[in-house]
Amino acid sequence: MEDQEIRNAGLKVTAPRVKILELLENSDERHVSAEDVYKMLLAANEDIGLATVYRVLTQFEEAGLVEKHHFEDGYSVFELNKGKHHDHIVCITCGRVEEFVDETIEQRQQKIADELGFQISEHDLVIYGKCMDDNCDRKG
Amino acid sequence: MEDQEIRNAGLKVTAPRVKILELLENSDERHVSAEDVYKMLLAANEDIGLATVYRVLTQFEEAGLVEKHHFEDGYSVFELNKGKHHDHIVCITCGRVEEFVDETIEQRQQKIADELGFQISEHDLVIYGKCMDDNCDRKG
DNA sequence: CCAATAGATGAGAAGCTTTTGCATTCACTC
DNA sequence: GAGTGAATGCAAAAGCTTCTCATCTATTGG
Ligand SMILES: [Mn+2]
Ligand SMILES: [Mn+2]
Ligand SMILES: [Zn+2]
Ligand SMILES: [Zn+2]
Repeated sequence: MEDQEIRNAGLKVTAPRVKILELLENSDERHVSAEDVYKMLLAANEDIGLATVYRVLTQFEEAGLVEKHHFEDGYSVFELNKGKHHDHIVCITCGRVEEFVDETIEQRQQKIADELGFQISEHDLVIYGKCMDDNCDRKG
Repeated sequence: MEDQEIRNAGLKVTAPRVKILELLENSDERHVSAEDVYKMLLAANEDIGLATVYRVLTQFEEAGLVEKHHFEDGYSVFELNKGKHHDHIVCITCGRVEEFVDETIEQRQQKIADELGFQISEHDLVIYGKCMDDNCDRKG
């Protein structure tokens, strides 16, 4: 299970790491902040410090288990790396996050980078807008 | 000159605001951080506090004189609003920033938002890569 | 199974960018 | 020119993230 993924990442199999990975795998929310993770751990009566949450998430990111994004809000959000690249659209009212992939956009970016003489290492595309979810206005 | 732009923004014409606006208009670097602006002011022997720089840039942004971006680095960068939307490609080695516009990408984003039921308010697309500038490796 | 050790952890301090509180100063109106 | 609400500088504080350090633990190999 999680143990092997952690070991493969060159990390010791410790309770915090296992719990955090489990949590990411089972959470309803794919996109969570370090604080979110910390609070979920508290709610689950796990005695894990916030510093450890940050450390572990960073290590997971370095190991490619997790991806980190900046949805302009002043903090980072993490999600399990599911192998295939995607971009995000975020509701400015309720915070809902949807994912999408658009091959045309990907190709165009490559073209632009070529023309400007850049070798792409990564990119961030986030669309912000208001969603039509039924309880959009009711959420935080 | 600048005075009128400031007045039109509903702000009093004060030395800090005029200096900052001049600086943004004359700087070689289009994309500058608050700290950059502050240092430039210091270099020009202007006695303006960093808090004021932040306040003024924020007011300029609210007035539409300036745009604020987050090139993932932990701080914000500002640029004079030149009216037409564009996206950015940033060199991860030397920090050079190039601008581009791609109608196809813009349209595709609209399509995606439509399909997912979002009304776009804005978007951020930043491509990161290594540039082929002659002194790319020599810069900070 | 145990001892040795490199690595991991929690708590709090510290770091960085950005914001805020407040006393003082200033721009604009009459 | 006086009056007033806005603007400023400084220092303090906030908010997120990282670091320090003393303590603890997973792993290894004897
Ligand atoms: Mn995602
Ligand atoms: Mn720009
Ligand atoms: Zn919504
Ligand atoms: Zn470069």
